[in-house]
Amino acid sequence: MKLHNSRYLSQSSTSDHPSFVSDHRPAMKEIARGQSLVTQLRAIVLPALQADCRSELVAQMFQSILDCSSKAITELQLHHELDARGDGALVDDKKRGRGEEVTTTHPHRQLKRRKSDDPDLVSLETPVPHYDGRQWRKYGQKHINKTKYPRSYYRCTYRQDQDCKATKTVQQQDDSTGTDHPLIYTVIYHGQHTCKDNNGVDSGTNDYETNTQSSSDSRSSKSTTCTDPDGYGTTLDDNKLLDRSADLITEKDLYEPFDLTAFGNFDLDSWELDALLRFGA
DNA sequence: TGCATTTGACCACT
DNA sequence: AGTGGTCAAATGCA
Repeated sequence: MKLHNSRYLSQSSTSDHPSFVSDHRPAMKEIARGQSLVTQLRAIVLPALQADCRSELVAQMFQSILDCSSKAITELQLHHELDARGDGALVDDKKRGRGEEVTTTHPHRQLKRRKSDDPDLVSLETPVPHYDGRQWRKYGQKHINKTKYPRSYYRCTYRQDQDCKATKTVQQQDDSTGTDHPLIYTVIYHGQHTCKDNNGVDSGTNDYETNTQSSSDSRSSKSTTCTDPDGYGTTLDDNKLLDRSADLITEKDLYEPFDLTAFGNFDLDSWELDALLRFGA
């Protein structure tokens, strides 16, 4: 899974940006690549440790690794932005000022094209686009120009209830055929989750429970979305998808939630590491 | 019947 | 004018 942020994306995709005092992108790219590998490894290891007393510890270790790399990226990003600041900031402000005053003839409609410099934009590439532990509802699908597969649009299930503005788009990459290589999806998150789950707990801290529940209910009122190999979004309740994936991973394995933010920060003490090693990995 | 998804249309942005 | 994001009616499913 490759993590990016909006500025990183926009800068890497355009050539008109002024040169940087120092370019942290290679380092960020490598860290992101490490995150991708760890996430994929976690998707393999954790299901195998189900009902094992070590599973929680292993999950926390994985999360600690991901937290470390996320912080590293954040730090690099901070320096990156400071270096790039100057006329770029002025341009951003101008754009922002223009973008704010969106007037529409239909007051109920809020059709506003996203800007590439959205500060809350996070992009990642992952074979498991639905493993973010959040609850999403699909609200659209569109074929994007020069892409083989359609892009699916999701918004937070709690958008209406709690006015959560988080959205995401999922698109299968053109070169991921699914025959020799795992399907790779580009997932782009927009906005921050401001919602809490039904228990009144921040959903980001209780994703494991909520997601497990939604995947077991045949038709729960809230569901976590995933994307099938054809790029058409379905829900975790979709048994057809389960059938198609059954030869690779078991149902429970496939839908085990892996939210990067699902576990709180966890500082591994040495005894815990020793215990894990003693148990044998 | 209620909820989630699908899909064509609308509209902002480039 | 083309593209992409969102809306909302239609549709499907349990």
